[in-house]
Amino acid sequence: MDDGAAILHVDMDAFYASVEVLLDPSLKGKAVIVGGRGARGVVAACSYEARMYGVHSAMPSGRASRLCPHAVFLAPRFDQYGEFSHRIHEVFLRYTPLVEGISLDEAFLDVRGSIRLFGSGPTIGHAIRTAIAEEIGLPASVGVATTKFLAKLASEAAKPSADRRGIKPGAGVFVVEPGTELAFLHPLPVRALWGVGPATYKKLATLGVDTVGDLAATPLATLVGVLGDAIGHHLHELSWARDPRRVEPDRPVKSVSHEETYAVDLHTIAALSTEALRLSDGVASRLRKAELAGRTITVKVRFHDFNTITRSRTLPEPVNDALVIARTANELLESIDPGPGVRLLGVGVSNLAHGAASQLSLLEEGSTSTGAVVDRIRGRFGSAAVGPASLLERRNSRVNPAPPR
DNA sequence: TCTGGGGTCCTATTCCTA
DNA sequence: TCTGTAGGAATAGGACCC
Repeated sequence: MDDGAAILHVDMDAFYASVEVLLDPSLKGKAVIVGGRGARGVVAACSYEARMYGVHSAMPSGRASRLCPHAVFLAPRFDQYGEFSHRIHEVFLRYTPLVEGISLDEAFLDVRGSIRLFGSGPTIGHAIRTAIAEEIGLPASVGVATTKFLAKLASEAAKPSADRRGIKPGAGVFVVEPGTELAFLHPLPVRALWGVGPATYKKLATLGVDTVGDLAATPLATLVGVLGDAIGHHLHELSWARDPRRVEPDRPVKSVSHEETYAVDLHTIAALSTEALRLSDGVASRLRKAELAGRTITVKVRFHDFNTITRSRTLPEPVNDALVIARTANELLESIDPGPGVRLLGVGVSNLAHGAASQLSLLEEGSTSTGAVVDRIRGRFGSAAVGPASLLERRNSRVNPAPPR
């Protein structure tokens, strides 16, 4: 059965910035940069007007404001973006139940089963793009192909572009027709492939590989020798447009973490300990909201010189209580020396299981504040209503502070 | 010009147990 | 009991993605 190109990749254009413009139309046509403002902040998203000046996401905010001094800087409002993301998702579901969300602003759709009802893959791609624009008011680009990674590359090809000379509108929908995959793929730079970052690119460059075509012409054994078994095979397959990955609608969450970069380095165990409790509290309440609990607690420490270490411990039972997570985190932190300065601290929980956590450790501690009670109080009186006592009276100077309510 | 935050996956090593 | 080994789980780090 040949369904033609029927895997879609939908990617919102400059998503966070576009939402901000939609919520405040006076921003339309302006250079809008969404991201952390402080000395250690970075750009999370920016409008095409800002991209004309060379600004792009992940760029340090300081550099962005030097490149584009007149830009409007905004703190991210993830709750808003999440709501729009949800509405966009509902549009997708009108066309197929096979929707795999990748992030707030992009998703894969398998529409092979919807062709009789709605028309070909490209037809559905156009319909979805139009629906998002007309019903929600946001711009999106759509790639249509026979495999996920080609659809992803196609949506990239459909996007607008911006440089000093101005903004060039994109095609909106780009289709890689069956039979034309290699002609589309092989001229592209290898860097465009999913999974080729700075480190892998450097290794490939030593082999003289610059385009996907070069990669395809490189013997598999050579690739495996340089990149390892998994990545070598994977990239070789992709270079020949072979990608067996299916669109998976319900991918389970594997870990939940919370980390923060501080505007000023932390130098004492006491400071780390207080922060670990706060981060653990955030992770714990998210776990409970998702009805998850996990056995492995990981702390992440980034020192002033950017050297980063992790330390983890696996508990006998899954937990989702802030005090238990924090206690474990603090035990892990005992072995590290914050003297030289810690710029980032993170707490994560993995090895997740669904359902209620064991309350054993809590009861053993004789604690009276269970997570469920904390959640109920917060549900009624707000998130600041209750929390660990040692966090009271404490306002940290963070790089990306939460926006005011 | 210094590098966010939230994730996933892969690899190497170590440790424990059969 | 000693030794070797095979395999799984835990641990740490790194690369990559948006």
